[in-house]
Amino acid sequence: MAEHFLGHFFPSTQFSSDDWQMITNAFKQVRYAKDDHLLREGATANHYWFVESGILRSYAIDPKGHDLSLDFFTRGDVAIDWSSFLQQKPTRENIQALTEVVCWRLDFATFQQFFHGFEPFREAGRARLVGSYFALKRKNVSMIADQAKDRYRKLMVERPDLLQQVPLKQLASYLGITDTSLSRIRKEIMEES
Amino acid sequence: MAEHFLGHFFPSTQFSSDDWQMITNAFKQVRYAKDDHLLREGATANHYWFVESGILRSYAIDPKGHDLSLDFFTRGDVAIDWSSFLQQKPTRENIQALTEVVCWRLDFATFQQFFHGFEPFREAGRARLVGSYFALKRKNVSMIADQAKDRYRKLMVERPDLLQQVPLKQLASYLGITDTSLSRIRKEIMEES
DNA sequence: CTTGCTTCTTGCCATAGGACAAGACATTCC
DNA sequence: GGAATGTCTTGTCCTATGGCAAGAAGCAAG
Repeated sequence: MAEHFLGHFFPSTQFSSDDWQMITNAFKQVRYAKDDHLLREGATANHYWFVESGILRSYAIDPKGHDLSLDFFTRGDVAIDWSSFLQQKPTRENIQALTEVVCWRLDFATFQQFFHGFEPFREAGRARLVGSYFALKRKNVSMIADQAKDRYRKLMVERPDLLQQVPLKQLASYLGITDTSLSRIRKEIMEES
Repeated sequence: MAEHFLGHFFPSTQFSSDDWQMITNAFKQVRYAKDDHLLREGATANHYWFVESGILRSYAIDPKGHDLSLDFFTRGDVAIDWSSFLQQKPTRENIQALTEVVCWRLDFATFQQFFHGFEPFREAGRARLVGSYFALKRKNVSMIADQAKDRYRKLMVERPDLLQQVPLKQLASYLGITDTSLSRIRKEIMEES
């Protein structure tokens, strides 16, 4: 039991053996091929996914038709649209596999049952949501206070795993710039060293 | 009971009369004068505040020393730093009264007790947090997809209450621009009509 | 009334980053 | 292999917004 992949996500020691069994059994391992969509705009998110391996991306299409990367998910992250999932309303986002991906999936009804039924599950879930909120807030401040080059530098430090595997165009929209500008920024950083 | 101001924040009908009594008694009415601080950078948020009247602002000082407005709170909002409050860690933000303010304050320990003890309280709290998260996400997308003038126009529609009472400089940093640019944008919008 | 202090506007110039188009590679598919 | 497609770079020019400084206009204090 203790070796279950979900042990990375929940403090299994805080559950009774039976409860832990019930929880791990409720998650279903699922695999996706590159470019598969886990969630599409307009649908109501009925699941979330703990990521075991691979890279996922959430994105939206803005009014001018541009593809905007909203977030990336890698091993240990939870791929989720919090608003759509928790409010059970249609999403404006898409979640897509950028590589082959292995996840553990939970549906909303079971999530609710665990959330209200198990205090440690609840605390863990709330902590995840607050963590996402905090990360988003930091990104917001960075968008206002930092120049594009600095934002890219931070990404190099904080998410080096993304740099090699995600197309520049998708990274660029995440940073709030065009792929052209990102290309130039990369060149400048190269020349500095 | 049903007339208590907190009826705006919680579905009182979902609590027993006794529970509702206990909850409303736990909130304490507090008043602040213009420019008072409710929370200062470095402290750990031990309360949150439901706003009955007045305007509050949260802000941070960026590495270059600039004052960045993060959010504004008016009647019906909850003034809170979610990360600091829920994770009980030091905040990077400040919360300040921009006018005279009347709020209802709750401390963390009592919040935790209610959160784990009352399912409707829990759902309401989670919904608030998700709402904040969603608003922040929309702001993020707007920062990337919209020009400054469009962001200001949206603010005019969505938060008209702020326009007259908040100094332009504080609105400008919220929009991610300088007060100079905001002044020009306002002029352009004036001339369009 | 006068002296400040803050807020808002305006002018001039500088610059980060965008738009568009073309080329250089790399990858996949037949 | 060759064609098609997608990714990344680069050049030229353009525009939104910033930086700085000087007025103007409101408000507060002596």
